[in-house]
Amino acid sequence: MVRVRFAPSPTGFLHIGNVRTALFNFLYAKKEGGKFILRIEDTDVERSKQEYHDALMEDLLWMGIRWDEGPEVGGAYGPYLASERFSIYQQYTNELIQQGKAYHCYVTEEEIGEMKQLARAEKRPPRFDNRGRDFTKAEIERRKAQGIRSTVRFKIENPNLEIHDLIRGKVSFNLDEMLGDFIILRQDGSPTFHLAVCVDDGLMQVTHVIRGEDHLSNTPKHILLLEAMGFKPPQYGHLSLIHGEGGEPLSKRLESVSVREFRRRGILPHALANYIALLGWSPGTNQEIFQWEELQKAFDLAQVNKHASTYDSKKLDWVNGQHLRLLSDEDFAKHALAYLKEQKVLRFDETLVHKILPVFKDNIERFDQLPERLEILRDDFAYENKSLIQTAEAKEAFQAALSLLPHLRGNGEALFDEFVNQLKPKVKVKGKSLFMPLRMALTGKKHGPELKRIFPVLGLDLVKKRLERALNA
RNA sequence: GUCCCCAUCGUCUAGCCUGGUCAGGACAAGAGCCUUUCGAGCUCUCGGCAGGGGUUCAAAUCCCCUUGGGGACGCCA
Repeated sequence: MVRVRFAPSPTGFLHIGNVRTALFNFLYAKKEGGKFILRIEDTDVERSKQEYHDALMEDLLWMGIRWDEGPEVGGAYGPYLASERFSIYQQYTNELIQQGKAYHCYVTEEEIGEMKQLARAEKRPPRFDNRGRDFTKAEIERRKAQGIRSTVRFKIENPNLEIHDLIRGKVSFNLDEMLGDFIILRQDGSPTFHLAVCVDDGLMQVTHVIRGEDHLSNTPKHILLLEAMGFKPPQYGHLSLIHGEGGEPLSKRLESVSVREFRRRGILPHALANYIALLGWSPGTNQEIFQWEELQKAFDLAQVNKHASTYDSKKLDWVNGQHLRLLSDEDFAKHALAYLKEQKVLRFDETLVHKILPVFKDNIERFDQLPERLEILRDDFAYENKSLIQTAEAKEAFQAALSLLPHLRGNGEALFDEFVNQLKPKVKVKGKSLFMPLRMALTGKKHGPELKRIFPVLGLDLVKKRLERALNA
């Protein structure tokens, strides 16, 4: 049984990079019929915030990424918050110490700082030199007396390690050069990320770890730690990183690529997922637009590529537009209305808005373009070009239109056809010089959706009001 | 600095493993068609194997070097 997990730390909002990791884990679990676990890695009590914790779950759910085990839903391997598992980490640490695989280390931060500076100056790798291993009893007593408190370090004994990465293939490390004994328990007794992640992955029987490439060089640590604690290490796959539009690496501070920002801009969750999946993964065919269920079937870890990619908002917008067009009129209206309400930008009668919304379906790429378009519902809109409706010909046309309004019987788009057919013989102007003034009188804008679609939605009463208003403008 | 990863149009990518099809698609850009408007849609154009060495009859594909980019080197995750 495949068991994967997404283990974010609640220290910022989810952005395109994090959420892709979550998505790939989720998709992989779905594809393999496995379980997707959400685990909150809040070992850094200082920086972890409840606000981020809540936000991250909300964002995941909004995306359609649901976890089989984790906070709220529970599961057989809980608790799923690292902060509630401190005693477990303590227990594993004690065992490692008893077995001589870890030790209390009384080296101070100042000493380590000096050591690394020196190493750098001498062009040696700045790794911990394991000096804490060999302190005599007397030395330790002396340091304790000075008030120095110990950390617990895990002993690195292996000079080399080779892993088989699910995405990168064979990767070998020269541990002698890069890795010294590392801290698993801080002075204050709290676990470091390395300890927590290994104990949790081990205990939760995680089979595949799909994470960002920034963890690639942590992998030897994790494998060694896992093995020392008697766990069989999972298989690892490291996803290359995503860069922002300017080519800069993504950080937690980049609000412009946060899930919340996309939501605010009116991107459909499944369109976002579709776009993000395409960043680093390809189906191997020319298909680019995937419905949510389709994506779950098509995803394949073997087709994930190794190189970093750059986020492109234009393509995201395009993907979103494609998803909008795939929606039925009713679904489009439903989603759009929900968006307008959620973002608190619904300024007109809900029934009327609901009726007119489908008119824009083929026109927009994002929902945040809607409020501006909906301005045509405003009765006191300003005319984008007033001179268009002030000519004698225009006024004559409006008069004629008004006079035939009461005789119209049609419905839907046929209503407009009927209107046009009756209007044409009564006026001198035709073509553009008839329709532009009409559009201006009815919507206040030079451009917009087709009049035959707007006309029936406005209804004869509103059309009448607007023609009368144009006449007096 | 040390270790590790990566490298195809401006961007996302297919092709690479198992050398041989004008290096294919998409976004963007430009042009046109269509639509009595804009957009959407349709058609076309522009544009790329980072560089250098090998191996081979043949290299985007295999090997090496260089260059460039990224990551790690935390009592952050």
